[in-house]
Amino acid sequence: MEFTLLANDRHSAARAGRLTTAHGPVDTPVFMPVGTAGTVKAVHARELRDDARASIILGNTYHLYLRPGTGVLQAAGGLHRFSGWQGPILTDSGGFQVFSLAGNRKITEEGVTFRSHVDGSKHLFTPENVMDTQRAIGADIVMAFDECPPGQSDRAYALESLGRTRRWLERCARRFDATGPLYGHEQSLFPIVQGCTYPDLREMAAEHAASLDREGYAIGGLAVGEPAGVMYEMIERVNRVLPADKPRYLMGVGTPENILEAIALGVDMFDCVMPTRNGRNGMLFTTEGVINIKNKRWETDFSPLDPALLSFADGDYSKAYVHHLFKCGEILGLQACSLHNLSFYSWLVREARRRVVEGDFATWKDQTIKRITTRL
RNA sequence: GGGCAGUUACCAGAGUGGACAAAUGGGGCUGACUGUAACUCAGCUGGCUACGCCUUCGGUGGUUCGAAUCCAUCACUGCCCA
Repeated sequence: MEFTLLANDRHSAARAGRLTTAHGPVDTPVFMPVGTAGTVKAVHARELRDDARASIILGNTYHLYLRPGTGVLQAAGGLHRFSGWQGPILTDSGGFQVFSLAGNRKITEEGVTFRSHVDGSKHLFTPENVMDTQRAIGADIVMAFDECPPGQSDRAYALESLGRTRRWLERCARRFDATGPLYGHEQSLFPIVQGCTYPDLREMAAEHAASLDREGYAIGGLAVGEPAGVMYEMIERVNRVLPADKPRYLMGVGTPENILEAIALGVDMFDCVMPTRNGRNGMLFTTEGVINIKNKRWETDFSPLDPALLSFADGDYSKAYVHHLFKCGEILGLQACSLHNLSFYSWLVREARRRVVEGDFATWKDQTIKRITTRL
């Protein structure tokens, strides 16, 4: 996997780059739609590619391990062939899921035992078996197995957790390097920088991750309840330490505003459930502002969802029509809003990239945030 | 013409003397959602000069300290018999 930097913004740490994977190129900054269980909910692979213009999507080790299981995935020839999505895929390690499942889990040095949300059965995730599972899934980018501690963790716990994440990372790297891809295409392992909201712990974690010399790095454990300003500070601290010539991935973030601010701080990759989940719940991000399509005021607004965007959902469907679909509980409403929001997120990062290249990113960013965060 | 049952908030439908502005569903309105156990969750849904007050349970008139609940009567609806 290669990462090429094409432009750096003069007034911020923003940059434009290109990541080349075995399944195709990814222009950065990039937003990666989340396809937890091997599908971006309510969106066809073809729509993802042609309408949402997604260049890479996420899968989740935790969910795919439980269903369909590595046996089926291996028999299918990996997740790409199984799902029909032929572009790049990144899989989350399941670290976040294991820790977001309240109770039912026990952390030891070896790994984490937990109960399946599907049937209550007991399982153990270790850095080693999580690497093996991600080999079986066959993602282009696989994530290290980390501990994602609660946002308000005290310093003592944050430090203890960070030590464990560090040792797990080293075990992930050893296992990953000792094994090879199962389907003939190259895979890359990204470490995850934790450290809660303690700047020195964040820096320490970033230094350790950087020392492993991998092909890209992730920042995890943010947007978990801390103020946005604190999150930005952590990102800035970490990005000062991470190597400039490798992609930086901010995990699970976030709102359109979060993404633009993080791009300004030098982040290249994002993922978030927000466009799809909020879309299914009727919240639309548009180039003019945020709308709740369920609100009565859209009942007779026959203008397109967002004429400035490119997917068929943006131009072919009116607000009134999608409002109607939601009122009736029609599946198409969920599809239209999911696709529309992905189209918006895709536009957002593509436009950011273009502005970095053209040199007016900073002013564009501030104007855009103001406009797109307006509540319509 | 006779008999029986019924009339409760936007709809359906509980409640059959005080704890009732009235259960529960649905609908409606408004929020929330950040590495997806999420087509989910939360609040509101008679009015107001709101930790209290005012007007409601088909209409009217009674009984009672007190009525959506009991009585009388009128109106309307449904089913059955002519």
